[in-house]
Amino acid sequence: MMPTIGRLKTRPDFLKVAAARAKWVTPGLILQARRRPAPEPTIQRDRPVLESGDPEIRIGFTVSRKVGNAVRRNRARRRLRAVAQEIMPGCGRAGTDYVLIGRRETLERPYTALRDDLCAALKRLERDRGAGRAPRVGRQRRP
RNA sequence: CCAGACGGCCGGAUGGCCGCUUUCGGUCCGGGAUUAGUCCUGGACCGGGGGAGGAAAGUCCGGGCUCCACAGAAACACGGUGCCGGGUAACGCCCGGCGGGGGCGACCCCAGGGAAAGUGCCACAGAAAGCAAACCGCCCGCCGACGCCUCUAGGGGCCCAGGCGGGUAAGGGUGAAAGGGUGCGGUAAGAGCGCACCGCGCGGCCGGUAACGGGCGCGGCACGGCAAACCCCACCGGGAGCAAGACCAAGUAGGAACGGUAGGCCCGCAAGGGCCAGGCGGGUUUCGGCGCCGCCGUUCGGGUGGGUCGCGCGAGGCGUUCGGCGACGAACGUCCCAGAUGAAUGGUCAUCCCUUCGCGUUCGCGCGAAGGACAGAACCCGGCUUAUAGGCCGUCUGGCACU
Repeated sequence: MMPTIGRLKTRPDFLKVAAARAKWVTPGLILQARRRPAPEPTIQRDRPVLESGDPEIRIGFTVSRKVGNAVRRNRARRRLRAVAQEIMPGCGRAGTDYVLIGRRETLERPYTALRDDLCAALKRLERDRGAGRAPRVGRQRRP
């Protein structure tokens, strides 16, 4: 079942994702992720929530002033949105909040490379969690 | 053809695939109200339409709109503007003139009211910087060391360093600026002392709506500059801003505590009510008028991730005609043209276009690579300022060549 795509819109949401400390840096973008807890805050503790229970993927975009003026920031956000729209329905994990952070390289990087960056970052974060290790901050060498 | 001046315009094009937002129509699925008919409202899909700029920018002026009860009057304070006439809703904007300056020219530039209302300042240099003075010098008078000449001894004469008194402002020198400039006359030397021209001032005349210009007469020159020093004059300006503001929902709340201060009259058994005084009301005071009510001060607390409206028919765009040198105005016709809110208006690929470079060339061009600016609406208009690759059009000026 294809998960639905939503948007992160408020500052507290972004702060929660950043606090999860699951982050991967690629040349074209930075990806942060956070599993959402079960919608019902009942006593059922850290038991893994089934994907079918909460099928929504939510994505937020952050492009700071460091990237450039308003036109450049708009363009970076739009490229990230296009990449996410193409990749996330297939590769993203349902019930997760993602934040994509634009970099200066987001503007210049070829589209296919940007797509590969997102796939690699998703796989890496998935493997970290799947291996049971604590989510950690990593950096990929530039190809 | 080259160089230049001014004005106007464009701001890559087409297509495929995948999206966003808004609106209209349809289908389907919900929610609410209602006896029902029906109405309100949310979502998905399909189809159609709209979807960034000339500066959207800086937020520097002017307005609309909203709230401050009204935005009233006068004075003061503060701020702004500053040649004249016009345009405009208005402006510090625009147009046309005037004056001054620059350019061979087309044209360009100018913070351009008042310095005989007052105060202040004028560094350095210089004798002297604003009220008349005089450092060097020039000239006149008197005295006159030394020297020279002369004489019969006392003496006389000449020359002159210097001193005293007076005249002068031409020359030197300083400066951004030294009490008009140039020339001729004049004089002991000089000086508007006299004259001519220029400048300046005053008066009236003519032209012009005016700024101002022209010429005439008079005056011998007084009145230096700085107002982007204070200031004076004229005119303009109430304040805050769409996070304005309105409604709905939620909400401990109709905030709390402490201190100070709460007058008089009337109705009423009382609770309470009314009037006057008092206090508060976004520069100050006074007046008019209105609203609110215990008032004032200190401390503490709540809220700041809600929704809808405001929100786009407007000083609106385009076209034609008419008026005007022009800014602009009028009439008629026609069009509806972005409304987001972690913030849409795009992502990607291909082809074409333009520029640069390299290679090839049959000089027509072909192939390859790189690049295509400044920049994103946030309530809306009118301006200004700043940024901007490349390109197009028109008018004009100065050269060169040809006829």
